Amino acid sequence: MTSPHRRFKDAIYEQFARVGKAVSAPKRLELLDLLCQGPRTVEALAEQSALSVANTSQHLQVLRAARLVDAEKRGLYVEYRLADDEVCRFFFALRGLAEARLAEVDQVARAYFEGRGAMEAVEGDELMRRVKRGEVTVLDVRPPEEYRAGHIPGALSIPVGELKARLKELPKGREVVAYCRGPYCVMAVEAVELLRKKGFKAHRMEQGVVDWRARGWRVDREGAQP
Amino acid sequence: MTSPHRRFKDAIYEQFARVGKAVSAPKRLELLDLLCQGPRTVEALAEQSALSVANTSQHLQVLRAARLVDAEKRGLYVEYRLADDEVCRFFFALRGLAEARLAEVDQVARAYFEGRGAMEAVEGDELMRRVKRGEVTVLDVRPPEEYRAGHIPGALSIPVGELKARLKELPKGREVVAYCRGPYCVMAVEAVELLRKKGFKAHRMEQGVVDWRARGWRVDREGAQP
DNA sequence: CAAGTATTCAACCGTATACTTGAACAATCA
DNA sequence: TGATTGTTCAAGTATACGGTTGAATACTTG
Repeated sequence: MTSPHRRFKDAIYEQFARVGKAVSAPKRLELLDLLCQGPRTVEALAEQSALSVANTSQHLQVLRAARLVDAEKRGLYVEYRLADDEVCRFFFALRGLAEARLAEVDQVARAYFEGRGAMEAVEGDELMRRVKRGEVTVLDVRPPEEYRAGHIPGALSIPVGELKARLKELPKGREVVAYCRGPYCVMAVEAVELLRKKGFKAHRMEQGVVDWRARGWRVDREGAQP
Repeated sequence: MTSPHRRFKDAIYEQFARVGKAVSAPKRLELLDLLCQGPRTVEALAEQSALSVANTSQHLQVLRAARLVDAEKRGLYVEYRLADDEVCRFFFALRGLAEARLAEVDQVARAYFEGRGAMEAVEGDELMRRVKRGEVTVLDVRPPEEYRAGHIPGALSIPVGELKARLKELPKGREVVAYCRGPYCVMAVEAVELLRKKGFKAHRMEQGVVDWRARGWRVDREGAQP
């Protein structure tokens, strides 16, 4: 005994909820965050999100059912990517809303970052100024593929895993600012911890390449590594 | 055997997912949509969303747990409102993403609107021009409280339920453009159906007051009804 | 103070969802 | 062709969620 009006509304909001459902699981949000950085294979996503491959595949299909991501077969791998830049902006809006309204986000972040020695984040424009003046070494600690796909101009690429062995590549006595994928990526944290232990003056930059680009600043592709 | 990094990430994305979970149920989205219009009591929300009061209360508490809405006791009633304008913008972003990427939204809307006689929606700025030229009568068919809280300048207030009895208030022979709460509110559809049956030249405007204001256009409060 | 009203709480049921495991299905490479 | 690798499918389980119903809690009003 439902009116056509009611049926219409129910149908419409049910459609809207498809997007909502897609972003209602923590792991799917993590996958979306990774995909905001760039296209990835299922395997890569599984590893970076600490999920089983099968589970990752399932989550990706939920995201695909909501049309938030697209899949394309590339040789032996299936590459997933955001269906649209709008999706990334939507994810950022959700993240921003959570940061602004949920005190718990701040608490969790604070507990983690403070636990590892006052790593106050360097503001992006502050860093920019210092980079331009040549005052600091900017260090990109992400995997080299990601560096190649786009990095902050002038940044040096040393994956966090290789950092210990490649410390000599860093100009001694110069302040280092490390960045990775974004505010909740922990590779830069690890890097800074190591660098400080080794006697470097090191800071972490919150912004990743995506945030950097979102501010309208220049991003370099490929090479240019001294 | 999970690393602190992993625990941190899990904790962070779990927080983000609180917002996602809040918008993963169709009925909660409908409640959010209503609250974007303005504050409402539990009872009013229950009626307008065709939910039981108890169920509405539960959904509202989920929204409140995600800090998307606030509640305030006002006399005998509890009034719920959006916690922040940012929440409304977020809802609009979600809606826009669904409209843009889910073909089904368009299908559902088309099926409903076409079923009731080609009610092509009038574009907001087109209407604006015609209103300013005095070519059309703008009709606000929402409940009078909502009209009082904010309406399109020059609009006449006749709730859809009273329209049949108050047809004589409308200038005869003049085109009527009806609006209500937004693109998926059906009161204006009902009104246009009735008006056409009675021989009026009538159209529906998709935009509600919130969309109108979002475009930066003027909104009137209180009175001014002839 | 008692009666009435608005809202929330608590218990319950059916369904949906996240994750695991093991097998099936491509596409590549030897 | 057969072996290997990457991805998806299918079945099973524990948990979470939406919705219902009926009682409990707060507040106003007579």
